[in-house]
Amino acid sequence: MPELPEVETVRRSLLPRLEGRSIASVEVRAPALREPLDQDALHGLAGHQVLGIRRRAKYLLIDLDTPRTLVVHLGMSGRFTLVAGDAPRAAHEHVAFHLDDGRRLRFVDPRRFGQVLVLPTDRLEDDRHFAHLGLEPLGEAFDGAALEARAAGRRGPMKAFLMDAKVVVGVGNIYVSEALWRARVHPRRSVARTASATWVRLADAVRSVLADAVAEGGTTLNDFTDGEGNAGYFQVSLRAYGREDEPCARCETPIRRIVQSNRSTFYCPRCQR
DNA sequence: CGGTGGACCTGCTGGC
DNA sequence: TGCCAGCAGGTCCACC
Repeated sequence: MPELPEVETVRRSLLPRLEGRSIASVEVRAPALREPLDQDALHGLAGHQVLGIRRRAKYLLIDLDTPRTLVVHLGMSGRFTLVAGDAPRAAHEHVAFHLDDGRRLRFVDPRRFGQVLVLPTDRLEDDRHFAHLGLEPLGEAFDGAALEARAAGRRGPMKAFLMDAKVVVGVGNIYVSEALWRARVHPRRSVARTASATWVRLADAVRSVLADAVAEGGTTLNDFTDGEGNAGYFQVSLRAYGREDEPCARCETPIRRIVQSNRSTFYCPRCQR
């Protein structure tokens, strides 16, 4: 479900509702997600107040009035939403934070690829989850030259390169197809020997597609919602992903689906080279 | 070191 | 109707 725009959408929707709220109690109902849940650390957040919410890559960082940060990753199927305190417990509701205003912030994740961690705030960058992450695509340091520099000496297809979180974070399987479509670059184009002008187009495309998707509240293909349960709208703007056999919006050639690294890729065989 | 392919987990859909 | 294969938005790790 969640790539950078969806995670940012959750962040923006939760921030005004959570800022200043305190966690009254925490329920942990599963022993593990991708990793074992640290029950003691999670229960230890009770009594603390939310100071802010940041995002790094696809991680939500919830800062509290304690030297620890609550870190949430939605994986493939995670949802992090506010509900009424007495709302019935959802299937796969693995962690629930009861707030001082009576509402409940819950983490639901059927596939359990997500993460709920408690980490020391002043050492987040050194934590193994963050230490090797690449550039933020909406940050100032991200541009064609930065991509080109990171591509030096590398090989392999462009799709895999743009999805490599050690290069640039936040770009998942939907938005990589969209960015390649915008940049008119074939997903199998080799990273090696790519011209500077192409890197500039790619960086611009990554940035613009992510920014546009954030502005539309993310992509709701199935069941993604923000922290208040609202669906996103960017799915109507998708030009490649999920559009196999539909005409390309530029040249009307049918969009093609291929498989790379066991994941679907969608592209226009005529205008992406 | 870098690239590739499989593993992790559950649920839904479409074809037979 | 029932069953099964295939697919799904992410990340990590073993293996070349």
